[in-house]
Amino acid sequence: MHAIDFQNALNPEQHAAATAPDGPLLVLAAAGTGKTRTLVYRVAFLVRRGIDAERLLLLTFTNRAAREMLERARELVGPTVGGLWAGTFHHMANRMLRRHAAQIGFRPDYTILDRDDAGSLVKRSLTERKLAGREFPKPEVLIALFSEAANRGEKVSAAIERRFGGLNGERDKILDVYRDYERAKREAGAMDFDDLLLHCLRLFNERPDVLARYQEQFLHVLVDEYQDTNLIQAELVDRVGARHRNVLVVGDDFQSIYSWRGADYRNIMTFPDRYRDAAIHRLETNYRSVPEILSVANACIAGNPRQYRKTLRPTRGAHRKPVLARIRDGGEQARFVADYVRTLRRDGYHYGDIAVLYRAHFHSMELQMELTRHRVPHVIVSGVRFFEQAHVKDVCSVLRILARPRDELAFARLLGLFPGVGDRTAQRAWEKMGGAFDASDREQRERLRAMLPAAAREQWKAVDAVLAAYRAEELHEDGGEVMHRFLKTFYEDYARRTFENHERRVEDIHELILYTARFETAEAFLSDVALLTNLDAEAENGARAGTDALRLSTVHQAKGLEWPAVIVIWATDNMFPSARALKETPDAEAEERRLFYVAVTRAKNELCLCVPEVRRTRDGGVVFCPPSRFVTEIPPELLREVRPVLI
DNA sequence: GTTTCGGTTCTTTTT
DNA sequence: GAACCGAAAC
Repeated sequence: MHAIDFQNALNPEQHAAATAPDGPLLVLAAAGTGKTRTLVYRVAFLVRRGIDAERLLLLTFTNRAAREMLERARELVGPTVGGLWAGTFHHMANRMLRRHAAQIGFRPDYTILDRDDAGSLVKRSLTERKLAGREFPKPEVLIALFSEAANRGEKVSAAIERRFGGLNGERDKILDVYRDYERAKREAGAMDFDDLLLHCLRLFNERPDVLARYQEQFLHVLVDEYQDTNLIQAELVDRVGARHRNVLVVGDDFQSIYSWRGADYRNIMTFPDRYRDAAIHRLETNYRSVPEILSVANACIAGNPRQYRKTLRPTRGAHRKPVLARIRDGGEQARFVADYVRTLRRDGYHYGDIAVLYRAHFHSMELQMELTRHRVPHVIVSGVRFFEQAHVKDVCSVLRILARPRDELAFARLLGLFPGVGDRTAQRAWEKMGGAFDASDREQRERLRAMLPAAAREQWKAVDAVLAAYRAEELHEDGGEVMHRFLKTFYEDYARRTFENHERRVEDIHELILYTARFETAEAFLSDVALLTNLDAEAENGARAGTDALRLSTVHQAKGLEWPAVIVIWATDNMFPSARALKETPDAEAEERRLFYVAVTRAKNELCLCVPEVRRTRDGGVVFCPPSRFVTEIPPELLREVRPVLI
């Protein structure tokens, strides 16, 4: 076991935080100051002090962050860190709940509903109550509303009040739908994302013995991106850490950009009040960006109220000022970006060194077309997540119904693939099956087949064989094989008939099958599948790592990443800040500004802000766009203004 | 009564 | 590209 040289590997700020004595710790880590490094070294420090890795709980905001930290910790300390509990809050909750489900009235194989699933349950209620369409809020809006209430720990009725205010007639109807939704979940033995956290907290409250066990186990709790935790998550941390009180939270209130999903940056602001003896460490030495970029970053965040004072201190040498490009419209912006990328490449940058960031996915449409025209290699970090695509969910539904006979959503999805079968038929079949479908029961499969329209009955044969094999050949340890057979006997043809781009979709499914290999059983895969967001991140490490491509991404998805050159497009009011977001809450402007700050601080050497003057609408009209308030707030002398002349 | 199909419209952010 | 709506087809 080699020694780790903490002194030399860390600067004094980082060193102090990583090797701090026990007790609560608040680490305020500004952008690019080595936050992850500090956290990883903290883990190494604790393990080296002889603490068993299993007694550390490391909570991160994304799967990506968890993976990255584990990898880096393993490099540093060796395989002993393998036993570390590391993951998102939802993962932790899921892991505990699978173990203790029975103690709070769930079966251990409960289903996790993703957004789509939750939406279809709500939609069902709306249809039954004849509330669909009309003036009534759409399923997604209602789901968001319920979720908001859950994450803020408020009553749904209060959330309705806050969001819809006066609509008193609708209030009761929305509450009815909410109750339907809750009942549907209970009957299906399912949880949505928020339930994972809520039930975990409930488990802690109702079963002090269970809580005590985890409190004892986790000698240290470390939380990354603490500014993005919501009320429930903060409470989970407080509860689990209550015994040993070695709670270390790392965060940057400047980078709190998830309040729309219940994140409450007051958690980080009030941490010293809740932990009176907390030691506060500040990381302000920035290793990422040139001083000119940091000046812009410091200037643009200065306008925000109520924040910890932090100033990014540069370590790098002077370079050149960021560019402010004044452009006529979106088309010209696209041509300018293509042009600017060419310039950067002449300066020695590769495509992979450059990212184009924007507020919302649709802001990049024109640019995508332009880049494709000019054959500029680019990768879009898409809004559509891998596991939410129709074909992926279709294939997963077979596995779901096999492993979980009571999974009605999976049942309905699978049946819906057959000709002449829609919602209605599926629902009736489910009722006839008596609320559970045991695919290993030959007779039940026969009864189901008999119920289908003639055309469907013919195609069902192929699937019937797959269903039968699951039990007969003990495929529960090989979910990939089940999906593979389903693909070969049925879904490949189905995809060819249904999707224009069926080749790509079938490729996706092959990738999915490969992915299942890392799970011991089909059940283990299913237990995690709803919590996985995209395989893209995985694929990137492998397949795409070799290709040199420009990266297009939303600012949210760029969080925690960095590039030598960053181009921000549509830096205009209405677009960034998003007019829509500003309408929602009075605090939205501050959050949009933080988002802008996140965008700016992704850049290492080159930063370019694009400000088009007009936006062309679909009907050929022209809308004038004032420059983003976040751009006009920056002292002009910090920027190099250009008005590109493009042919 | 259901399903399917074709046309239309809109697109913030995500565990 | 997907979600919605209305109309045609089964």
